[in-house]
Amino acid sequence: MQVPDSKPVLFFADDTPLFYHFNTMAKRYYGLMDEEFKDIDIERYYFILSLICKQKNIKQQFLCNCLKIDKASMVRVIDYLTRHDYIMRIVNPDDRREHIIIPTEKALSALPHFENAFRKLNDECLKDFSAVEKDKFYRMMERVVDNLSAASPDNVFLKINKSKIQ
Amino acid sequence: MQVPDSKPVLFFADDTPLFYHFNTMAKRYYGLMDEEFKDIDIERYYFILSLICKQKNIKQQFLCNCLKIDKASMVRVIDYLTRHDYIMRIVNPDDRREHIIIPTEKALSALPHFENAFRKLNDECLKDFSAVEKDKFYRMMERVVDNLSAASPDNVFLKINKSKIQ
DNA sequence: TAAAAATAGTTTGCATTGCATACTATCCAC
DNA sequence: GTGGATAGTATGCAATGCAAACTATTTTTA
Repeated sequence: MQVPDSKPVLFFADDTPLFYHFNTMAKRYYGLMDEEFKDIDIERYYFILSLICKQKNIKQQFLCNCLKIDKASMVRVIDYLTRHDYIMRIVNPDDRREHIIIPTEKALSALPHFENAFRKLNDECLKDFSAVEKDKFYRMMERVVDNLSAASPDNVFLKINKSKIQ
Repeated sequence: MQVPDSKPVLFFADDTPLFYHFNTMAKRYYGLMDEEFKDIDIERYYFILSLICKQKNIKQQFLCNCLKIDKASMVRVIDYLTRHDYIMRIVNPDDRREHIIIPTEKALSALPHFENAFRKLNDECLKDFSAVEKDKFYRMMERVVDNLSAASPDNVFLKINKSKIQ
């Protein structure tokens, strides 16, 4: 019985969902990120934490919107980062429903390390890209995101993960 | 207290991990895919199924390799698709350890619908791209995948999902 | 050739996540 | 002031990644 064993040729066909390529890139980047942050005392949420550091004070709901993460999961993230002494919650005196997330000193001093790691990984990703190509790639990704958002504005919080395997 | 409320400007900075963009595109595409397949009696694994249909007979291990899915999860996928009468398992007589996955008639007749849906979604993604731009985008993605694979060949099955939130 | 190692797939268990729902506290509009 | 909206929390379920143990085979090797 003949069984294919090598890479199928049809993977970059026009009837291969782009989802597959986006997901492949994301998974592989993720693996590298994991190696890159071995020596940090948290195992996850590096990018969220860097956002929190850069914004200085940021609301939970806003993080959910930016990252398309539901608020229940976000609570768990915030709990985790708080437990590891990277952030603090403060009730917003102007609107006591809101919690402002602020980075601790520990987080702020780790930020440069995070940014360097991200830059290094990005460079790895695009190592043979010229400056012009890099720029083009970024713009194209922006357009894709715009196109996908326009196609279904509600999509943003639609069932995103019944299953991630496709 | 001043709290930022709109889209932060730093999202396309060079110290924003490309992971974020890959993930955003994947999540949004996923949402659309979900809508597109509303009328199918399976809720997941459309792309895996289309691969199985196109390859005609394919080994489980090969699917794992292509899609970077661990074999335990793949068993669940195969179980699901078998239960819904889209595929069958056959022991390979040439190597009785292996299971060959073959599509049923039901799957083969659904395939065109799948391919059309993928093409439609891809068109949506790239709707304002010229043919040349599309081609460039595909090639760039290929290069990114190559770069990431070269950076860490073991990455393929490295802890991919301690957490997908970043 | 018999024993050991490798491979394909299955099963099970745990942690994380997405998502839905219900809940509390607070704010806003009327 | 009441009702509805909003921010966040708590909880439960299903899907997933991953590890480990397991069976059944095949391949290696001593």
